[in-house]
Amino acid sequence: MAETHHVTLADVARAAGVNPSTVSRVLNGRAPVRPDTRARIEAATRRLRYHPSRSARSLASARTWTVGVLLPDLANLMHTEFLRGAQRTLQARNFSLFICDGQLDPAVQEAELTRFLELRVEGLIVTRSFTLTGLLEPFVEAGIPVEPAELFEPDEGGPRDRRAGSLAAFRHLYALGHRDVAVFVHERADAPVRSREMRSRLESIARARDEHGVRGAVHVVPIGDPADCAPRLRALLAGDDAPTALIAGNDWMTAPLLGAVQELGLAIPEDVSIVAYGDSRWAAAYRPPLSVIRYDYHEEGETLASRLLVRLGEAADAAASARGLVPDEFLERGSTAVP
Amino acid sequence: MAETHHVTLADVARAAGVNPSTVSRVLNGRAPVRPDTRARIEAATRRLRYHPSRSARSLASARTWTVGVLLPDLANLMHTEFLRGAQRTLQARNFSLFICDGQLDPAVQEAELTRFLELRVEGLIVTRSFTLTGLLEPFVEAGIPVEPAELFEPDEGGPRDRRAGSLAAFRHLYALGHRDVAVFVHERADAPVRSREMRSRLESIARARDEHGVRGAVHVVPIGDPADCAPRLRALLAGDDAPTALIAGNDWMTAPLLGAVQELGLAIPEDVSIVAYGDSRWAAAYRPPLSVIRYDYHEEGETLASRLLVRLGEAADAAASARGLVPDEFLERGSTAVP
DNA sequence: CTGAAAGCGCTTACAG
DNA sequence: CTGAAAGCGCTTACAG
Repeated sequence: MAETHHVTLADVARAAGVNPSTVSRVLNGRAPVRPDTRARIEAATRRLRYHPSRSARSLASARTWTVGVLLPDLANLMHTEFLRGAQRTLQARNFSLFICDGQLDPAVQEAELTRFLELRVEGLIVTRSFTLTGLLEPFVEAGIPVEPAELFEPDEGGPRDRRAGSLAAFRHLYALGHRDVAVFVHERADAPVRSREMRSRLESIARARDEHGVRGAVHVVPIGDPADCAPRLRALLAGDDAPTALIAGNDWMTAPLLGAVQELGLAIPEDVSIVAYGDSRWAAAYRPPLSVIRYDYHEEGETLASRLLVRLGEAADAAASARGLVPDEFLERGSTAVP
Repeated sequence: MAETHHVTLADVARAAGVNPSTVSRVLNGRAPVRPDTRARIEAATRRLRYHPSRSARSLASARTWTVGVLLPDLANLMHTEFLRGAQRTLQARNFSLFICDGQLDPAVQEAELTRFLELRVEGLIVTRSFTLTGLLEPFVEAGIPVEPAELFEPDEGGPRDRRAGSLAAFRHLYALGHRDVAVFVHERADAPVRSREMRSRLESIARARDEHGVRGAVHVVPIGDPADCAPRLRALLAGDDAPTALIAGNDWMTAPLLGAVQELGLAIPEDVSIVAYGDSRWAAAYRPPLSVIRYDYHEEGETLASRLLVRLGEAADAAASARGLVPDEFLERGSTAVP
């Protein structure tokens, strides 16, 4: 590689005619330093364009002021929202983030977690952590707090209750007169379709069905490859109990499902009603505007970050417990109608 | 913070009954080591779950094996594509990435660039770099190669020619019979609307107009806030030379523009033709499917990464020069029609 | 208020 | 093939 030259703290000390430790003190704003020596040092810092080495700093201080965030899929707009929520909260407390794009690939995610370990992140925020249990052990062992998203506890009415939205959506559909519905879920190599989250979603369906005395079918359609979506849908519509309403089981599923509906030339909501998962500018600008199950990912990011800060001893407990209940909700727009 | 415990190389050495330097050697696969001592060391490494400290490693070796990527807006799917292209190429050569979300905010971007400097990235990949010229100087001075995207040289037929797509799009529109068109561009705090890229896009329009002998208006509509989109469009349609075709000037603009069209209750393509910028699953699944100017961001990411590797002395020149010409293209789908 | 010294966890010549 | 030593650029008690 081309030789890079980096100014060191010693350079600054020499230029300012002081001892390196004094430079360190003004850098860290610690201890009293005489105004004029401080000024001299700051001038030298600027003049030499000095940028302290993070490596040296964290090696010496045993702190990295860094948190790792593992996102299963950066191309998912909901995850970006989540990330920004976390970033906002953490940066306010002087932490910076290492962001990792999981690319929906467990191997990639494993490699990145190892990198986080080597980078000595002080905390970790992960989503879909149920798929990573084994990989998170080293963090726990090393005493690094891990804050997992989407690990809600429906039975205990946990803080991240994600049933409200589905429940409202299905009540809405059954009230409209739908009988047979299909939920398209993302079946990933790294996750069982019947995750806890999914299971609770299905419970919501069951509850709404009972309430409306409906006996229709609930098709659960696992999709690995977006291209499978159209054929699966076609088969479903040709079979018994053909669904009149199609639900995206999670945020990844929305676009592929819409693509399939498009490919089959179905009108929305005349031929089929659609409930999307995850609100975004695209969902609102779609034609017709999509009825969605909306979840505040930004807030979830902030919440997890706050909890992490508490566990790191960098924030009072109150801040985190003030947050907590982030239910999802159903937004009716134009894609759902009487079958 | 809760105390974290990290295993050190010395711990491994002790456990394996060898000198630390020997452990270092097997870690780095350097120098000959006797198979049985290697085995003993590897066993100890695994048993203790040793993960070398990146800080210590890069401090001692003066290498970080790290490249910074500054994306103006992580919520932009095109940028994610770009990122993955770069990541793929760089990881193949043992580099890892520090990803930064610019959040469309110059202040954020400046802060992150400073962090990259402290992190001692060995290279930098940025997009929209024309807005950052001042901020990139420290990198250049330090001898850190910077690879800028979207800094094409239209006059010289440079490697990243982005005129072909616009030209094709406008020829298409004028051939259909459109006379007055409007280009919606993202006016950002950190960038002049008339960027080099935009200027060349306007040149494409002029050329297509001349070819078709059209004398109609070309409205250029700078939008800062998505909410401004609908009122601006309404005014435009009520005024003289009302456009019959609306073009998104860049990838950020597409969704806001569609939202505005939706809000005004305009039919696509009956009332207005739409040309979107940037292809994605959403664009293809839209109703009607959107005619788009498509650009291969993944390839662009790979190209920039390859060039960077050459400059870092980590790849032969041939690899990078084999790449280069990545023109954009126009994809006609259902959102453009006779006015 | 400032300096001198030891040490953080590695790598890398240099001996042997 | 392996060990002992110095050093990377900082921070942090400890003196003064």
